[in-house]
Amino acid sequence: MTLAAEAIFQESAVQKKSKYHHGELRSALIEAALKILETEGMEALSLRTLARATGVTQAAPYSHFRDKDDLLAAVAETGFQRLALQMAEDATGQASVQARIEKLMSSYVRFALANKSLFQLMFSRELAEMKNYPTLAMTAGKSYSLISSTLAQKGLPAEETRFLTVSVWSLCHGLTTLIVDEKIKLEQFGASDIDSFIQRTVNIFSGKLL
Amino acid sequence: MTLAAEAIFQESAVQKKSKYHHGELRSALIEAALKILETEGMEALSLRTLARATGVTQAAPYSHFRDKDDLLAAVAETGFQRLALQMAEDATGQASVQARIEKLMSSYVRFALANKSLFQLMFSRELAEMKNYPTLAMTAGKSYSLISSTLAQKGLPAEETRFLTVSVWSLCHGLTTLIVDEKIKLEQFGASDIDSFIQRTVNIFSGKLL
DNA sequence: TGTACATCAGTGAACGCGCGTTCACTGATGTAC
DNA sequence: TGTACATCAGTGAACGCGCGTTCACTGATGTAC
Repeated sequence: MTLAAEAIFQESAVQKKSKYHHGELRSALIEAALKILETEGMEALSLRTLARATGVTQAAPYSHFRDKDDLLAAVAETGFQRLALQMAEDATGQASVQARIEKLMSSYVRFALANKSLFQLMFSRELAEMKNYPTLAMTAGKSYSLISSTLAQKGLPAEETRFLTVSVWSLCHGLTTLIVDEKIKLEQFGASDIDSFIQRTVNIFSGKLL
Repeated sequence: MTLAAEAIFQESAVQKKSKYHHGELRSALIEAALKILETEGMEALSLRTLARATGVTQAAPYSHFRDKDDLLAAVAETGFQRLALQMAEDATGQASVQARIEKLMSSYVRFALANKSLFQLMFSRELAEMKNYPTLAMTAGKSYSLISSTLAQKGLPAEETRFLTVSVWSLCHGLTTLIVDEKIKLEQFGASDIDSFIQRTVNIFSGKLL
């Protein structure tokens, strides 16, 4: 063994030694999951893949997550947090309710298009079956609340506000999923720009209620 | 072996013999897939399961479908056919454009709720990736065309009609997927009845354009 | 009408694969003394 | 300050599983003569 080789060996040995405890494995796994969702898709999300991606044994994740669902729930929750954050940011500083709703909607759609697989996971049926993740449900409700509370400022009857919220949310959620699942292409409909399309749809509501 | 047992043996032997060629395996597989989608879910759809369900060897489906995607595409296409058929039926006999749109929309939502997993398959991203199934794309376009051509009767500019079609479709598609994926429950929003909810949403559009 | 033959739907065994999860273990780390 | 020890994150090997797909085959069927 040459000196150089030995040096490398020792270095890697030290590295390996110092890495026995990863230290940030939990967040690293979530981060890796988000990255895989970006580059691959939901189907590519396996515990083994994530373990590989974080340079750890396939059994290691079980020190931080009960099972695969537990990990998935954590990833989805991160997604919901980011979504709500982006929506809130994008809507600040808008004077009118209508303008805020417009921003909230376009923010929602743009988040989904920029994070297709994550969005897919967040709204998948499998995730819905995770009844035992209360913080997930709470976080997931944040973006809904943003729309709801904004609309509530119009002072309409609560029931009417709820109806409008569902309508608004349905509209942009439907638009989003149709695009994500490649059922429509926005360019085909004279609206290469999401914002202008959203604005137009909001105007439909506007004539009636906003 | 008793006479009775022998008779049974012979009968089953004859049955087996006469069943060597299934005769209707292709359609039987699709039918089995639809049934599994009803009772289980998309995840439970495997070629092996379908083979078992039709009482046939796991390799038999390959006589009728190139691969799993081929089978899935056929199942989805059947779904789109049924959807378009039901929508067309439900909308006949309605006097006004608005009434027809209402019926088309509620028909769409009700179909999805009655066939959750099938609907999920039809609009899944995996299916979208099947570029090589032209008849699938064509059939999938039928329900869109129903909405589009109905709206076209208002004589609006083509561009406006396209915009409205996407809006209407997005609204009921979003509503549908949010319910199917258990993100909202209609009862929570004072609309246990789909039709009345749809009617209300259409009225929003109506004030503007219908 | 009866027979030879081509066709091809369905058989049964096998392949390789990646997966989730478990288990007894090892060794790095922080704490109590 | 130095040492013994408990903790528990990560190891490495193994489990059983169902899957999609392939392959050489078999035997039922319809057709040509």
